[in-house]
Amino acid sequence: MLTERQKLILRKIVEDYVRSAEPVGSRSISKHVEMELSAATIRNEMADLEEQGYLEQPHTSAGRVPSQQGYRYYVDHLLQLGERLDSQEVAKLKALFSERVDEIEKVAQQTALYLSTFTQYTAVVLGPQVYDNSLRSLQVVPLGEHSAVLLVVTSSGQVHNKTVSFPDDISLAQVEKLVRLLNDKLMGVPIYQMRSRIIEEISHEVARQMRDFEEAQRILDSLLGAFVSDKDGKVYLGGTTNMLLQPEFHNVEKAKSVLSWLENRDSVFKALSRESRTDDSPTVRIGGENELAMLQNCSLVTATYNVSGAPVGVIGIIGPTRMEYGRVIGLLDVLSHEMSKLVTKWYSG
Amino acid sequence: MLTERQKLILRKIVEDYVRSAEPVGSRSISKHVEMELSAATIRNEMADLEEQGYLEQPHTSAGRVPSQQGYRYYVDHLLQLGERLDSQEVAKLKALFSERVDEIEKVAQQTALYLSTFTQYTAVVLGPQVYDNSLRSLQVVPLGEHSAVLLVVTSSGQVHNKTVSFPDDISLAQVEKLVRLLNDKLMGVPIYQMRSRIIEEISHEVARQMRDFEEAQRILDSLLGAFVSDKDGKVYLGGTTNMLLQPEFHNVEKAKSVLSWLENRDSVFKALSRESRTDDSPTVRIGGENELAMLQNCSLVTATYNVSGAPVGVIGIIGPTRMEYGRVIGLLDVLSHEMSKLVTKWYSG
DNA sequence: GTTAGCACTCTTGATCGTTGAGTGCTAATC
DNA sequence: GATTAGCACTCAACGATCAAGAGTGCTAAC
Repeated sequence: MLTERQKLILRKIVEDYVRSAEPVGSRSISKHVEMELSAATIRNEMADLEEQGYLEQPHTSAGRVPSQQGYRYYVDHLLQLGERLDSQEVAKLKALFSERVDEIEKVAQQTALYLSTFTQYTAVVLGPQVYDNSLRSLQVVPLGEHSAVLLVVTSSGQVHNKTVSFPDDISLAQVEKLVRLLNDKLMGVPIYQMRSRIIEEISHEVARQMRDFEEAQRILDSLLGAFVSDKDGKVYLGGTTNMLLQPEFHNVEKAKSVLSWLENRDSVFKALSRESRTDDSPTVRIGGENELAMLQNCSLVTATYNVSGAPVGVIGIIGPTRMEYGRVIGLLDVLSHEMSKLVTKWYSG
Repeated sequence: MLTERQKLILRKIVEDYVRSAEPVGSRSISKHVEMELSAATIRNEMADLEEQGYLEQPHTSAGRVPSQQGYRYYVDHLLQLGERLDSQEVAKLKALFSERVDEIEKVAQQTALYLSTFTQYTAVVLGPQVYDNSLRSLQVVPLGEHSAVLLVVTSSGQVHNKTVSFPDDISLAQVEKLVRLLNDKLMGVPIYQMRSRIIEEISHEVARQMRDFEEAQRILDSLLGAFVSDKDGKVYLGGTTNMLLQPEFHNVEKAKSVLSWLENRDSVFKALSRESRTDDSPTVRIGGENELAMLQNCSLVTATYNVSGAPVGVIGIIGPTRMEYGRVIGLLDVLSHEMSKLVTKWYSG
C-alpha cells in the first residue's frame, strides 16, 4: 500500500518521464511547486517505490523510470480523468462528428486519422461489425452463363459481394430461382445464423421445390461461400509511422517489429477485437500485459462503441508504454461515445 | 562515351555496391576474376568515371559509389536481362498464378506480398482498372426510409457499393423508380462515360418522367456519388516495412518520410498510375528522376499489365536507389505478363 | 521524520592517438 | 603509351582516456 506522499511522487515521476523520455532524478521532482520535500527525502521514497516494484533504474546513478507495475498503478489510481483534456480539443473532435455522413467507412477512416494526428500515436478503428445484423437482401447479378455476382446486403447497410461460378450443368435460371427462395426464407435472419439455417432448414425445402436434392446442394455450396469469406471486419489505421517519432522506436529493430505487425491487418483485428467489452470506460493494456511479443514495449488503449448496448466496434491507440494515458483515455472516451451516437443514428435512421 | 573497360568497371562497381552497401575500392574490383588489371589502373579509370559523373566519392580516401547517372547508365546499357533471374524462382512465381482464382483482388494482394518477400523491397500492385468495363446492373437495396445501398455491378464482375442517404422529402419509392429508369437506360454503357451520360442524357428524361426537375436532380446527385467515389483504383502494398531493412533507411528521418508517403494510398496510386505505359518492358525511375521529394533516395520500377493491349494495372517495386535492378526488372517482367494473362482470362471467361 | 553533506557510480561527450582502407601521384616497367 | 609498383597522404572508424555532471545511497546532524 502506498502512502499519499508516495502516490504523489509516483505520479510526478510518471508524468515527467512521459514528457521527457528520460529517467527522472530526485532533484527535478523536489523542484515541483506542489512538492515541499527535499531531494534526499524523495530519494528515500523512490528507493521504497523501487523496492515495491513501481520504479526501475536503468543503472545505478541514473534517475528512475516507471515500471510496468508503476504505469498500471498510475492508470488505475492516480489518473485524474479529464484533467488533461482540453475542452477546446473536445469541441473540435465533436465537431468532426456533426457533419452529415453518408459513408460509415469514411467516418472510421477519418477518426483514425484525426486521432493519430491529435495524439502522435498510432490509431486503429475497427469498423462497425454488427453482430445482431440480419439479412436485408440477397441479390444475384448474372455475369455469364455460369458465373454471377452474389450480393449480400445486411440490415446495417454493409455489403458483401462474391463472384461465384457454378457447375456447368446448372443453369442461371435455376440459380435465380434458388436465390428468390432464399430471399423469402432468410430475410431478417441474423447473419451469424445464416450458414446453419441454410444447411438445417432450407436445404430440404430447396430440394423439394427443385426436385433434385443433389443439384440444389451443389448450388448452395457455391453460394454459401459468400457468407463465409467476408467474416473479416474492416480495420482502419492512422498514423502508423508516428511510431517512429517516439524515441523508444529510434532503434530500427523495434520499429520494424511493431510496424510489420501493423502491416498485417488480420492480426491487428484479432488483437483489438479481443478487447471488445461493453465496459463504459476505455481498457488499458500496458507492455507485457499484451500477449504479443512485438507489443511488449507498447501500450494499447481501447474503447468500444455500441449500438443499444451491444458492442459493434473498437477504437484504439497504440503507443509506447511511456504514453500520455490521461489524454489518450480521455480522447477515446469522448470519441467512442460520439461513434456510438453516430452509428446508432445511422442504423436507426 | 565509355570504353569497354570502363563499362566493365562501372558494372562491377554497381554490382558490388548493390550487394554490400559500402563504397567499393579499386583493390576489391581488381580482385574479381574477370579483371586482369591492377588496382592502380582501376583507380585511374575510376577517377575518369567520376569526372564524367558516373561515380561519386563520399569523401576523399573512401571508395566510389555509383551516382544517379551511374545507375541510369547501368540500367540502360549494362544490364544483362535475365542473367540474375533464377529459373527456379520464375517457375515458383508462375505457379502462383496457376491456381484457379475467384477473386482478382486476392491475386493482386498476394502478388504484392510475394513480390515483396522475394525482393526484400516494397511492392505495390494497382488493382485492375478496366476502362472498357460497362454497367451490368444497378441495384438499390433500401435500408431505412431515407437511406439505401446502391450497388454497381460491372461487366467484369467488379462490385462497387455505396450507402447513400437522400433528402428527407424524397421517398424511397421515388428513388426506386429512378433506379429502374437508370438501369434501363444505362445498361451496357462504359463506366467511364457513366457520369457524363447521366448528366447529359438522362437528367432531362428523368425530370420529365418524375415531373419535378429539381427533385430528380437532387436524387441523382446522391446517386452519382457511387460512380465518383470508386474511381480510385485499389492499391495493394506488400512489405512496406522492408524499407527498414535497407541500411540507407536506418536513419529514422528518411524511413519516416518514405513510410508516411506509403501510408497514404492515394498518393501512391497517383505516382504509380502516372507510370502506366503500354510499353512492354518495365520502367525504371531512379532517385531524383522521381518528382516526389520523399522518393529522392528511392528507385521505382514499374510494369503494366494489359488486357488486349490496353493497360489495366501496374505492378511496381519501391526500394533504395541501390537496388538489384536486374532481378527486379526480371521479376516484374515475368509477373506483369502473368498478370496480363490471368486478368485477360478472367475478363473473357 | 527530515535534510544537508559527502563519497561513490555511471553515463556522456570530448579529445586524441592508432589503425586501415583507399586515394592520387610519380617513376619504373612492359 | 599503357600499365603497374610504390609511397605519401587523407580520412573515417575505433578505442582508450579523461573530465564533467547527474544521480544515488548513506550517515550524521537537525
